Amino acid sequence: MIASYKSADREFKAGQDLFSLGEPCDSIYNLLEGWVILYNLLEDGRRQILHFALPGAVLGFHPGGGAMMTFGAQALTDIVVSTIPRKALPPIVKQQPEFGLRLAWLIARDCTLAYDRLTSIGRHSARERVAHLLLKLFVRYRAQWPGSHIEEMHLPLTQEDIGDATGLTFVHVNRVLRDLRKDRILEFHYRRLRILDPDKLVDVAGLDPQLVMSWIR
Amino acid sequence: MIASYKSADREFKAGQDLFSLGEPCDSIYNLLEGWVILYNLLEDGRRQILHFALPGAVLGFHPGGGAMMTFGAQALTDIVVSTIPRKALPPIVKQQPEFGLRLAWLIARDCTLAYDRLTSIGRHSARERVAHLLLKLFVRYRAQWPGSHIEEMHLPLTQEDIGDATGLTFVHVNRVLRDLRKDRILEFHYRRLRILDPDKLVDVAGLDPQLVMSWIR
DNA sequence: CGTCAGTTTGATCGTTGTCAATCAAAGTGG
DNA sequence: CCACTTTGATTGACAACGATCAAACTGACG
Repeated sequence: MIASYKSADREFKAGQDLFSLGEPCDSIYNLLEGWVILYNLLEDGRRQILHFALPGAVLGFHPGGGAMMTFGAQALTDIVVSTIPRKALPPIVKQQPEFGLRLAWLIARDCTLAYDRLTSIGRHSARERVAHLLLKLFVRYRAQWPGSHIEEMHLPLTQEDIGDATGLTFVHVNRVLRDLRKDRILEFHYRRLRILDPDKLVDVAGLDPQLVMSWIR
Repeated sequence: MIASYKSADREFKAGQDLFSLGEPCDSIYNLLEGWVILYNLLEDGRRQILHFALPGAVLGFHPGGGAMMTFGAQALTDIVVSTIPRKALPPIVKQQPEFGLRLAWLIARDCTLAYDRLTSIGRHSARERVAHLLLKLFVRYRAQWPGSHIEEMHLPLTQEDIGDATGLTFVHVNRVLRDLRKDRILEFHYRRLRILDPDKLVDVAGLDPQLVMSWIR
């Protein structure tokens, strides 16, 4: 487990940045507790959320040695991370060769998630995008407590966050959420998400029910 | 170098799939020559291009051990790849620990590119998206021949491909290309891209000129 | 010469963005 | 405990960007 290599634990308050655009970033982080977003800011203030990181994620590895980060990372909740200095990686890998492969695998998983979102934003309607995002977050969250059958969760997001993740405005996100509520598919009020009709949600999200079932195991 | 671990070279003709959605994919590929796209297909036939892979890229590593691929890979030109069986990875890594780290780094680079495209598709106008895509492809292509100063290249894409990569319809891509031509920024006709005004292009793409310069080195 | 893939243009429609106003909830300091 | 502020949610009117539909055109290739 990557956790066993931790050199120093650190805590961040909700809203704090782990690193920002243009910073060098000499450490990588292993998220132990809480939610983190990776995001990009445009000059005019608009924002694109790139990734929602949950416990177990590795953050800050991305760019090549010593280069600047091309995106920022912000704690969405209070979080706990363990840090590994970039320089410590080669010795760790030398001692524990599987570490490198595991790291590659974790990043590949993030990459696959990014490809998913790309498809969602590029080719789906607003309704599909919002449904897809919420469903995926719900499934990933629930995967942390295997066997649980709760269809309700605390999602530490505003409607603006959902918009920034799906490439929509918060105004339109609000309309989409109203419609999904009207259709009795899900409710999202004040950071509480409740799935009313999982099957319909999977359908609206444009996902294969069998595929979704395979994630839940 | 990853190339030194190749076990067997293989060639594909333009249009052939290296692997498709839902296949197991027991090998990873190192692209030696040519262009490859990673793409996703929707039920209704629409397509999202996720990534353009150039020589040096690693393909097919993405999903976890033995799982199905969630996207396909298609040769855009005739290509040459070297294949490495998935099972060969642990022994390779044991013998050459840096290999794992280098693999992780390559995938992290793909991930960063995906994040770029996410921002582009999620928050930019059609004009910006097309400009961004063409500029990035041009820069990545030229990075293969350092020192070159040609502002023209063979881009093996149709306008439909550009649309599928940027989340637009080919009709609208056509209109955007017409405008870019009218503004004497670039020309793209029958798979030939010519940059007329690099500075304006960087501007339209919404990128930092200094950042772009740093890529060219 | 005919066919086919890809490009080009026009007309029209609709989804989503923009602008603006109101409302609800939560926090703050007197 | 109550003004006051702030952040986030909600709704309506309107505009615009890009999609859709349809048709013609071009170049490549047999």
